[in-house]
Amino acid sequence: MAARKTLVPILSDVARRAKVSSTTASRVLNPDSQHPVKDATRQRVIRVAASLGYRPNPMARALRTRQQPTIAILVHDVTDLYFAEIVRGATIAASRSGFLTIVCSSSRDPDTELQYLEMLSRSRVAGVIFAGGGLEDEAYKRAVRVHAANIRSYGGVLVALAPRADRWPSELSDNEGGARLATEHLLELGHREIALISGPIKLRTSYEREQGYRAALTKHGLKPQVAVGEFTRQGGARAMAELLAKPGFTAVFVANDAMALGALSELRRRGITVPSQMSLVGFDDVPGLDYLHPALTTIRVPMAELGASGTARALALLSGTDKGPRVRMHSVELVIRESTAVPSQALSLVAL
Amino acid sequence: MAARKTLVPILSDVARRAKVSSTTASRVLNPDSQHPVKDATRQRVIRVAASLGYRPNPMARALRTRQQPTIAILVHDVTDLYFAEIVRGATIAASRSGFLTIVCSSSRDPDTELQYLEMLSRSRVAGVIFAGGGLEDEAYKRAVRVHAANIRSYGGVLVALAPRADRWPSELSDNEGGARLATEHLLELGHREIALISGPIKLRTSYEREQGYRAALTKHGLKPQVAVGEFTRQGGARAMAELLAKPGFTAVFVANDAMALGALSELRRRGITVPSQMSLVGFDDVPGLDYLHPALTTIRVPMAELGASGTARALALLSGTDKGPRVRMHSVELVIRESTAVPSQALSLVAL
DNA sequence: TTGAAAGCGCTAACAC
DNA sequence: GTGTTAGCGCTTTCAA
Repeated sequence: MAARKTLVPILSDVARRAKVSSTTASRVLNPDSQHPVKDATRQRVIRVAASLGYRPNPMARALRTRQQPTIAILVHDVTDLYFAEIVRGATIAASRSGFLTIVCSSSRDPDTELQYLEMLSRSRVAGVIFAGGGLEDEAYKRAVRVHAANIRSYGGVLVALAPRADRWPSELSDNEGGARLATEHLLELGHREIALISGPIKLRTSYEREQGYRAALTKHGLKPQVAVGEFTRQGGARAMAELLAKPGFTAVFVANDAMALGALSELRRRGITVPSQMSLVGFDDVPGLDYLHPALTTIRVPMAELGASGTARALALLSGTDKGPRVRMHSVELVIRESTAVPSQALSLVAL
Repeated sequence: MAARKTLVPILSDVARRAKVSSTTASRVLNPDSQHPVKDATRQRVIRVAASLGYRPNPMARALRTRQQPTIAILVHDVTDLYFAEIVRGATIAASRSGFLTIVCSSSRDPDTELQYLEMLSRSRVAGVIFAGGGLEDEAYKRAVRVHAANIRSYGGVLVALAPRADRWPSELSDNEGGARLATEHLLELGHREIALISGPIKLRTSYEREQGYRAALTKHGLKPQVAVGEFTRQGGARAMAELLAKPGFTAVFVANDAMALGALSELRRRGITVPSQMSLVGFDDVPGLDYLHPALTTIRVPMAELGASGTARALALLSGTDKGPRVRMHSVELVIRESTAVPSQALSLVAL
């Protein structure tokens, strides 16, 4: 009895007891195997495997197939509800297929993101989902391309959930359309002086949302007024303060909800009431906005759906069953709550 | 030239060029190896490895050592800022040591949590961090124990960041002390009728926070009044409504911030102003509370620190360098903001 | 201080 | 349909 130390059954144990070769056992037990096996044999192997409580060793499999059954998701910040929702959607979908999800939060630092990419490609994760938008920066883009090539070289797949210069399979939300929707909502209420609090300048997502805003204003011959936040609460508060230094506007379109929260608190700090003195529209519809006072009008992005689609896409790509367009667009919608109203002429003329 | 298909250098490439055996190369390049190697040899190997851009294959290593360089973190809900912060702290600490972090969010469903544990033990992650508290339920506890034994059997380690019946290495925050702090703050302001919105009944964390509340009240000969939420915003709103059916109290201690947000919105919905008509204290100090109106008084739990300590603990356990006590307590503190004030006698007597 | 040899558990070629 | 053989890239005895 030259027994192995460990008590857990391995493939050869199953094979021996089922009186087949390991190969055949593998062919039966490996869901990816296409190889034909006689039904009687198949049943026998399955029965033995079950009785032994056999479970394949993912590490051995990974070494052989050069790929881990894990999906990684790269986010700018896990504590941003937008990304947290995406992560939730992605992990649920992954675990349904037996994949574990590695979450990498770059804290909005491109170098950290790049380091994570390095780790990920080294550990040969099967798929990498880029949840956050890409930077418009040559050095950054080049570095990402190198890592992407590495990942592809071992059969790994890449999916983007936000606009990136690289033409990857993508599940995107309509940033420009959403921004237009938000701006037009304010326009319809009668606002004419509408400011924008935009995201980080180099980010594609910011650019697209700003485009939507500008397009809507231009159509009505109105002038834009822009301050830049960082897609963070603090950034939103700062940008609001900056805008307020040159008052005159009666509404603000804020390019994400986190910044809208910051903007809201800055307005409150100054005693400017929303929506009677100032209208505010956010973007994303992160959970909890309806618990706010005033509840925030915003553009709903299907975040969890985006995450789940990202995973589904990666898995389809891996199994070679991905059909259809490279870029899939997820539509967004306007959710009107309490932070927008018709402009109060009187108040808007008063110096704020 | 019977070259391998892949271009990436492997250990034997380094060994050959450095004119040593793979064994020696491994001993030099593997940070865990204690084996002595002559300094000249060591330098040579290191130089060759660097020039080749050699990177060890984690999968081969994992197969051999029976362990993956990954830490898993089990949370109740990634979209709860409390857990998101912990995840952030944990992943940053892990990546510093070259570990990737797998995030498993159970959506507060014990069965889902158990399924994740199964997946994790099967893939032999090096460490599992339980961020959420354990359930007081025999079947659940038994199932967890089985998985825990499995994980330990291959050398994996377990760490708890919230109270669990199992006596695992833990990094805990002082739930009972914090609850006492919160309740005493209300007492000092002059409140005498203080209600509690508690978390899920079977959760240890809920129990401990409730104990602190009861202890503080009992010391003053006051009677508790409790409604149960689910540690969620919705649950908090519901519990608040429930309490309001039997008014008379002037302050509420809410056992976590998510529920406090819900409670706050329910109060606002009914036109009850905070803090003039009702004082509110939360627990956790999740980011963003200072942007609320009124900004929430709460108990600060060092969430990111907890996550980082959890990872550090797991890594220390893995390397056998863990010294000191099994349970480490992280202190909490009261953060007074705007949601608490002296009770307005007049208003408290009015039927709400 | 170094190296040879033997796998970790699985799957891919290739033959039959 | 099934089996044989040969590794994936690393670490670990064991012997020198």
